[in-house]
Amino acid sequence: MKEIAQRIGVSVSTVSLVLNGRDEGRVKTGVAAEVRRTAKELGYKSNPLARSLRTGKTRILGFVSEEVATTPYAGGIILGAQDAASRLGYMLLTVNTDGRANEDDEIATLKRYGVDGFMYAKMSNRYVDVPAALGDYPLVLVDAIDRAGRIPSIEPDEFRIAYDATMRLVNAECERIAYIGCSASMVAQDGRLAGYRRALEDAGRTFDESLVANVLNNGPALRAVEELFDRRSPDGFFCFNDARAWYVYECAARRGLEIGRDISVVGVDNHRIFAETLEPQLTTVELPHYEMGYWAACKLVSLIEKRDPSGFEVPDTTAPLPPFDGANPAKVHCTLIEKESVRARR
Amino acid sequence: MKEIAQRIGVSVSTVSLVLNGRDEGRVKTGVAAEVRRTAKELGYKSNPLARSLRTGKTRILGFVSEEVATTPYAGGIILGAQDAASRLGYMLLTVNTDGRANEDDEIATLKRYGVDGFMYAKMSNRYVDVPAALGDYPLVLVDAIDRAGRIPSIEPDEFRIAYDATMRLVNAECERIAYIGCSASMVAQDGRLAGYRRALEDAGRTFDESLVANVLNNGPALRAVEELFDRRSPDGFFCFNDARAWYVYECAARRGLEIGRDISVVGVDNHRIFAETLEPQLTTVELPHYEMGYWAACKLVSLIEKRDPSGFEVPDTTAPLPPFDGANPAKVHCTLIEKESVRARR
DNA sequence: GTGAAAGCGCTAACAG
DNA sequence: CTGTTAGCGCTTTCAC
Repeated sequence: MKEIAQRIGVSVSTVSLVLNGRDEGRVKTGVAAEVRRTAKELGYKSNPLARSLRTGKTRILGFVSEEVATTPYAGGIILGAQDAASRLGYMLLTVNTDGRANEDDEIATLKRYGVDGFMYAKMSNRYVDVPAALGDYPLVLVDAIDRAGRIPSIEPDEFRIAYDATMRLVNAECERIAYIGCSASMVAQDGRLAGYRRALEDAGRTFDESLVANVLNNGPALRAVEELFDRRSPDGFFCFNDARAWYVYECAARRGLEIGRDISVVGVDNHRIFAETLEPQLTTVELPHYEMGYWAACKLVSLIEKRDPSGFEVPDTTAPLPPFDGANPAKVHCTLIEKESVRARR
Repeated sequence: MKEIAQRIGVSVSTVSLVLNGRDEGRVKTGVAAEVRRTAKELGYKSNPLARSLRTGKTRILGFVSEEVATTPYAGGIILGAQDAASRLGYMLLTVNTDGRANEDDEIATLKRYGVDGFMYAKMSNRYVDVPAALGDYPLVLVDAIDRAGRIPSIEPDEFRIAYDATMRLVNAECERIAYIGCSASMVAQDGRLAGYRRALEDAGRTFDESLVANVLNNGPALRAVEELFDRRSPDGFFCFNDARAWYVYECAARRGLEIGRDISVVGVDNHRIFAETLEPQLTTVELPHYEMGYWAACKLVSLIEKRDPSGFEVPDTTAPLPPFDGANPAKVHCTLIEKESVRARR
């Protein structure tokens, strides 16, 4: 800045004004133009550190999450958050906490680096008590809801995931539509069971408990699905995730049933790789990790800058970004990706 | 700092000296102790921004990678790098680049934030041309090797992965050990095929091309494995990854063969979830993503501080961290995790 | 041993 | 409209 100022014989303050777009009606347009020109000429890049030191704002967002790596989900969320941050001129500083132990430490570190606000993501266990350390900062929760319901948060629309998937099977004229759920207690499980049930009712059918198998994994899961096959011979399956869809594929193979013809399967695509591996490929509902991350970062910036986020640039994603209308939690409506595991739609 | 100084009637310079551990023989030990005490009392935390502005060092490491989220691998690497950075008093600033487009932009942004060095990770396509923009910074490559061979880098020991897995099958007295590889050209594929071959030779067997099936995914992959079953009836399988192991499980199910008794299977665990889903659980070699990230961050810090990294604290990981002895690329020797898919070791 | 002073690059209040 | 000045929190000579 000093150099620019010297070159064209103005003061650094003027340069600062111009380069920050605060020159409207304060700096002669001629001078302003010249400043901008020389800035570009010299390849001037502002030093965010120095600026932050002065302004107290760093344009850095803290992203706190546990087990960033151990779940396949996290990556997508971070990616989305990063993209949004980048477009809005922010950076993302990510820390991961192993359970409770170092959480407060990590948050303290982020604070020392001067982050302007926090995103707090807990993978899958969704009702959280927000750490007190975050209380006095702008904050958005991702795939988590605080018990008090006061903090902006975003989550997948679990109900509609199941509703759409089940309706897809109804439309494929499946007679006995099973739900392969999760026997661990989770928000996702509850929402999806409800969506499954409602879709059946809307289709004029009655919910039948004996078509539901809530399972975990490995042998016991496989046997439970086997048992469901034998007992009820379902011809349609909505699966809690792709891992559970695999049990259906396995049972079908053993019975000589052809998927996409004899039985139809829709799953939620948690792990990606399954959809690529299974034959025939699995019709899935994509979980909106990227979208949640993107939304959360936008929301957080709007909080920090006290600015209306509805004007923010929106990415081109499979699931539409939910509106920033204050509804809390915001729910992302996910997209169903057609593959060959379901009979052609009527 | 000002406050501390005032409280005990010294100058900020003295406080700075003490708090940075540069007081040896320069500040009276009594004063030093008092400074430290009041610092703790006041809960003083240094402001990294201000320090960086002065020193030109930020203690921030830039982590550049493409498609951070689209592969399941990235998370582990970042986690490892983050842990190491955290222990060494650094932060990680992560950016992801979509192919070539914004790579230079993202790197420029990191530079503006004053990162002290870079880690550059490319998932799976491993021979890279390092972006010129990184040329003048401390740099470490992760799971990638530069063509010139001059930049420190780390990768899994692909050869030994395959060697150990194959040897495990030899020890289980498998007669016809097949390799289900990857038909796309990759460093990993070459290394593993070589390791498989060598293990067989060391066991006094001859490599037999007709026991190798290089496949991609879905139907074609499944049919290729079917064909291998029918043609050669292998009783041992080393699989390029867990997705490919699934084709073996599928074929076995269709033939009524029991895994862990009639046939034995070892796979590389790329996607984690498979090992949890398959029954019986898959014996895997874990890819050392965490370890690679950890090693790379340590190496980078040692470069930045021109300091010997061998004293760095080492994490408790399944695979041992390779030495910092200058061998390039460093190779991580991975660990085989026993599950039920292989007959008990003799 | 310790303190005064300069300065990292930038912004903001105020004076002109 | 523009320049002067002060200062963000810290480190680092250099003089005492």
